[in-house]
Parts: sequence; C-alpha cells; structure tokens
Amino acid sequence: MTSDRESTDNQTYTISDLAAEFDVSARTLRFYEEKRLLSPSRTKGNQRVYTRRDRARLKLILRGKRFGYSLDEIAEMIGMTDVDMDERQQLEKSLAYGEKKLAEIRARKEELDLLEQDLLGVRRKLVKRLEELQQS
Amino acid sequence: MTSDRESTDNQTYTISDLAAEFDVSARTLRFYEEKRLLSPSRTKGNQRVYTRRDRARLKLILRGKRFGYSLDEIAEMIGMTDVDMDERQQLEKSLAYGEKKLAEIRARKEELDLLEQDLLGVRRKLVKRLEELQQS
DNA sequence: GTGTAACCTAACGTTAACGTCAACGTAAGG
DNA sequence: CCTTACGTTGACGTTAACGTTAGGTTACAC
Repeated sequence: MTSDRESTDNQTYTISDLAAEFDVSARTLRFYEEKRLLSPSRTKGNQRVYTRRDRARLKLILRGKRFGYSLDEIAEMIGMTDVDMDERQQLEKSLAYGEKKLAEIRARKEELDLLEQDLLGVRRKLVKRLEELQQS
Repeated sequence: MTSDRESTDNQTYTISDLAAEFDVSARTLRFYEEKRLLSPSRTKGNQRVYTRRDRARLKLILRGKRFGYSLDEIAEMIGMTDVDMDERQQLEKSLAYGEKKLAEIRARKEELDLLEQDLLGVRRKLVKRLEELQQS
C-alpha cells in the first residue's frame, strides 16, 4: 500500500504520495497550503502529514479547478477564507457562497449539453469538409 | 437593435457590440483574434466587422473557457490551429481533438454530479457547525 | 553512523490571459 | 469642417498558478 501506519483506518499520506496519486507537483500542494486551501499537520521533524480528510479536500479542489474555478473561489466555497472575521460570519459567508455555486453548477450542467451540441456541430462541418476533399 | 445594416438576416456587429453583449473587453476580442480564434472581416476603414458566425464562435469560446479549457485547447477543438500543415491533416487533427474533448465532456457531466455532492457535503457540515454555535 | 532519497523554506522565474496606456485613424451628427 | 465617440496597432504592465533553483534538514536502509 502507501506509506501508512496502523491500519485502523487512520491512513496518512506524505506529500509525494498525494502528488503522485493526483498527478500534481509537491510544489502545488505547498502552494495550496500557502493559500490556506489545505492545512496538513506535521511530524516532529516538520514534514507534512496528510490525512484522509486532506485527501478528500484536495480532490474537491482539483475537481473545482477542472471546472474553471479559481483557487480563491474554491477557498470561499469550502469555507477557508479570511480569518479576520468571527466564525459565525465566516460560516455564513461560506454558506452563501456555496449556495451560489450550487446554483452555478446546475446551470453548468445545462451548459455542458450546449457545449456538447456545439462540438457536435463543429464535427459535422469538419466531416463534411473532409468528404469534399475526398471527392476532388 | 444593434448596429445592423440590411435586416435580411446578415446581421453584423462592431467590436463593442460583442464586448457589451458578452461582457468581455474589446481587448479580449482582439486578443482572441491574435490567437486566431476569431477572424472578423474589416470595413474599408480597417475596423472589425463581426458576423453572426463570429458571434456564435465567440459564444463557443467563452463556453469552453467557463469549463476550464485553455485558449489553445479551444483553438484545437474548433479547428483553428497551426497553419503549417495541409488542410487534410489539419482537419483530421481537429477532428481527433474534438472527439477527445467530447469524451471529456461526457466524463465531466458525471464529475459535475460529484462536485455537487461534495458541495452538498460541505454545506451539511457548515450548517451543523452553525447550529452548534447557536446552542452555546 | 552514514549515505541518500525525500523533505523543508525562501526566493526568484515563467506563462497564460488579459489590462492599460500612448498615439493615432475613422464614423457620424450638427 | 469640427467635434466626439469609437476604432486601430504597438508595447509594456499585471495577476494567478505554479516551476525552478539554492541551501539546508529529516527519515530510513544498510
């Protein structure tokens, strides 16, 4: 398996474990930490230790990215934004942001269909042009 | 309406028409032209004239962007890539790229559902935390 | 204990996708 | 004809999201 410890389902990962699994660089993971998107704990020797929870969050971050969200947006969605407001405000802000994003996601589902239609249209034209070339 | 001419469905647009409609800057449209994603014709006085076709393409570009595709990727999808290969090769490359992207889009549809689930999970936790705060 | 592979921070470099001038040409109303 | 809004091409500036050294530390196999 990976570099685990006691197998009682408290699996942990090193930075390169996760980097390899999700095909990103270690630098990327450190960068996400700088931006407060992840906050792994550390070993006595100051090396990062990622839990299953960190891993799940990374998954979410990368998923968000694949849909064009900026890291700042993702930070707000998952409730990891500015520290200079009290927790209640913080939670409410994140909640509101999340609702907004959920609505966006539903809209995007429809847009994906449209994009698919667009591409199918492009394909038809390309195929047609190819057939014309065939005949000459 | 917009700055049209003969209403026989050969509608055209100025650069700021399109910029306003799609809420992008004129600079953005010029940039897309540099990158060969758009190629509007010109007036006698060298000003850009966008047709309905250009408008449709812009729509596609922006749609692609909203899903995290880079401009280079979009260029390949819609068949506007390098000029230094013959048309047949060009078409086939674009076609192949398009197929790939169509497959991706289908995968993304599934991913969107997962992202939605993720966010619903985040929401549950935020709500729970808020309720805990309420009680103290 | 000693190598060496993996880790750390700090800091500067890079690329995509525009923003922002500057300096000038053009379209249309009065 | 003149103004004023809109358009044009450079060319340099900016920001996000990392890449890439450099210079050192930690973990683990031997």
